[in-house]
Amino acid sequence: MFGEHVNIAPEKKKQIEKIGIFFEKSGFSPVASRIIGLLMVSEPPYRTFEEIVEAVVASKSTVSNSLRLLQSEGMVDYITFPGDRKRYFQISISTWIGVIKKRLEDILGLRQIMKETVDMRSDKYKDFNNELLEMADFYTELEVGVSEIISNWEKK
Amino acid sequence: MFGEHVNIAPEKKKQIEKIGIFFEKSGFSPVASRIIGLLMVSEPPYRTFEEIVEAVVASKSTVSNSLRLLQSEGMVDYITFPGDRKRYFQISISTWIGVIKKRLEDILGLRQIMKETVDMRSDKYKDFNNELLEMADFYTELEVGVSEIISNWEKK
DNA sequence: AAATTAGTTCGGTTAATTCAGAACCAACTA
DNA sequence: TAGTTGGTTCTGAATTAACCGAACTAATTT
Repeated sequence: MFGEHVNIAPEKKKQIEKIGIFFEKSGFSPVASRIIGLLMVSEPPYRTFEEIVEAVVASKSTVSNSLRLLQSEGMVDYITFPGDRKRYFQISISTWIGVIKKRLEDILGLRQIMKETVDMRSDKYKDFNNELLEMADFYTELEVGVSEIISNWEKK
Repeated sequence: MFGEHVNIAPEKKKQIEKIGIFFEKSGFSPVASRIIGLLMVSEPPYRTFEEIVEAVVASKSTVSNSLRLLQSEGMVDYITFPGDRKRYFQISISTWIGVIKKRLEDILGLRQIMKETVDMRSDKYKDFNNELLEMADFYTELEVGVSEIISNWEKK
């Protein structure tokens, strides 16, 4: 087959960069972040390896490694079509909620750490201990609230 | 005055590293993260610049820059004592909730980006658009729930 | 006024991350 | 079976981030 060309509208290119910056801030590499962006704005919402290489302007190796990472994190997966060897990569909405969950859990992990820390401290500086405990309580409330929201959502 | 020595119990040192790793994962540098750890386990819960330098085993410049960063983020502040030129740095529990708030808001910022993205898309791939919208809705619910929890907490 | 203390600021070094190129492999095609 | 396609893996180069040392400043002490 001959090489089709991906043509992305300028405002979509901008959006890819915007989405990219968001995900860079949350720890993904620039190229991985742009891939997420591309797959979000893309019509159709799935793209071949080649198309991704072209659209994000990176080398095959970088795209390959980035896709591997994104798949392992559950952000991206791929579909195939009969009689077509290519993989069509797409963002994986179904597992996305798990990604959010993990990120929230990471934040909330501080609760446990704080409790441990207070246990280690003497009662010499009670005010500070109480402040730490209060913060831990706040985290507990957050955790309860958030997991309620998530489980409600999952019932749908 | 002559140099007192900070002596930190081994299990507290371990806890400093543990807290450190947590904050590294959320984007702070290793030294900045360890400073947070130190100030959490420390008795008293405030430390001088010198003590911090010694305890985290880093150079004055690194500690100075890290403290500046931590103060600008609202994680750390300092108190002073009359007749004492030193600053006593401590973690700033009162502004901590603002820090959490900001981090959650950062996560939830994706909601807006997703809505924009859907607006950009044609109605050619409705399933995908709907999935994006559903995710945005989930983010909305999270946002509502979380801000409720925070405002309840702030009433205390 | 000289010395000390409590930090800050400025360059340079080192380490880690990100990426590209080339060689490679496995599946399919002529 | 030789060539092409759709990727992967490895090595090294370039970029970026983290850190240190030294020189500096401003306040205090001698």
